[in-house]
Amino acid sequence: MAAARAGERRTQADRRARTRSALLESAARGLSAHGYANLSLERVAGEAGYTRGALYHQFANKEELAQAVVEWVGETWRAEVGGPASAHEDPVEALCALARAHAVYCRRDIAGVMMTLQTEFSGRDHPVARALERNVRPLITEWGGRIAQARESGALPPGPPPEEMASAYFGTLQGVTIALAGRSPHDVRLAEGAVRGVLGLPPAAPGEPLLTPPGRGAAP
Amino acid sequence: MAAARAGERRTQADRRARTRSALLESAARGLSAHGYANLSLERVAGEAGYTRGALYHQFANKEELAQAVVEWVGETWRAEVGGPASAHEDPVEALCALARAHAVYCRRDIAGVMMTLQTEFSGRDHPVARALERNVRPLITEWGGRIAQARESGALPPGPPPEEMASAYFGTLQGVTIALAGRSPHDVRLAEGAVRGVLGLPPAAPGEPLLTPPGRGAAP
DNA sequence: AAAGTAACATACAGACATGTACGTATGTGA
DNA sequence: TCACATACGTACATGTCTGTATGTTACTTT
Repeated sequence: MAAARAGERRTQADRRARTRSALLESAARGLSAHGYANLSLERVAGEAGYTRGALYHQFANKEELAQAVVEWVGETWRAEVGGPASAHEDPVEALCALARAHAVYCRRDIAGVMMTLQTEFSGRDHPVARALERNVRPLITEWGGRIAQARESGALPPGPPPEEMASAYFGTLQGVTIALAGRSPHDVRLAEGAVRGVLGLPPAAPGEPLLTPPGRGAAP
Repeated sequence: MAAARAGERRTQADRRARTRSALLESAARGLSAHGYANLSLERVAGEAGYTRGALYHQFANKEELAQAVVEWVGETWRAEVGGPASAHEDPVEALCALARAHAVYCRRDIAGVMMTLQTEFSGRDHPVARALERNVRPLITEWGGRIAQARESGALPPGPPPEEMASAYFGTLQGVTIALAGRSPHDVRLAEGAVRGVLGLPPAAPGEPLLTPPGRGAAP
């Protein structure tokens, strides 16, 4: 919210990095709340404590800013959700751990970025749409593969093609977590329940662990 | 797409009604695809075969057009999805029937309207946001009530407050159906699976009926 | 410490969309 | 058939946003 404190003498690179991340975070909040078209760069810069001049010094244009936000959110998601979940060997346990970690991840206000942009750019030919595709497509193939793997072992019942099922899986996950908006202690359990449902699994036993054992819950 | 055929002599009221519904349908498609902010009234009118003059003769402004679309979509949804599902006496069967009917309803391209507008206007004070609230709020209370009812009878396990659970239910439902984008034969089964999951129910038996018995599948 | 460069602010031009005023055509009632 | 109302098209005024050009402040280098 506040700009750089006056009086502290810092290096240029540090200065640049700080304002860049402040602008990115502000833009992420803005995109999550208002979408791309309604995103005013003046408000983005203002809420970060700068003006549009600073923004245009760091990013070539609005498109590039949005792409940078997508990449940034994608990286934090992979670090906090995708990576830890992938570490599970058992594919079913990995899919459930992913859902739980995603629910925790969505407790922040950045959560809506991907969903908002996806609905806004679905079916359009736009650089931001391609940035989304680059970040989402690998997930569909990776987790579609784990779904196929789980089916072969009999851990999952048969169903639609694995990639279609993966799409449904992520859609469901986004749907629950956005509806709950990260409020509550219930978000984790409900997210896991929903994805177990699409996958065709029975409800989890009530006494199961709530947080993914190998990964950390949420590291800022 | 095409405007009124020349040569046919029709009444004024008929003429008005036809262009109004053409504009509404075009606006619904536009909202579903591009959202509110990106919706160009010139394109809306153009795709309906008219100009902005006709649009402004029927609707006071962009806001009123969007509100009319929300009401229109809400009515068709209640007629094709909400009403038939409510007819089921058993609350659990009603909840599952709702999910199946919603999946069928979402096979049209109008499906994204509510979702798009909800994400675009969430947490904002705007006439369109209030129109959405008027159409969505009653659903939360009605189906929250059925959830509470099902819990009392032991048909549903305990969980978060009924209205929170209803929010999660609808969020999940929107998530799956939008991810599948009506492509399918699987959409119906996956939608039911997802909502059974959030509610804490086991998977449906494989031989169960796929379409809601009392309601019709999809009547235009 | 002074010159030079990077970070940021301010001022301006162009594009685009909404809303309005007004003109034209088509249907309606006496 | 003639006066009138309604449906629709066209032209313009206004505001807002992006993107660029230029000025000012903070840091770095010699």
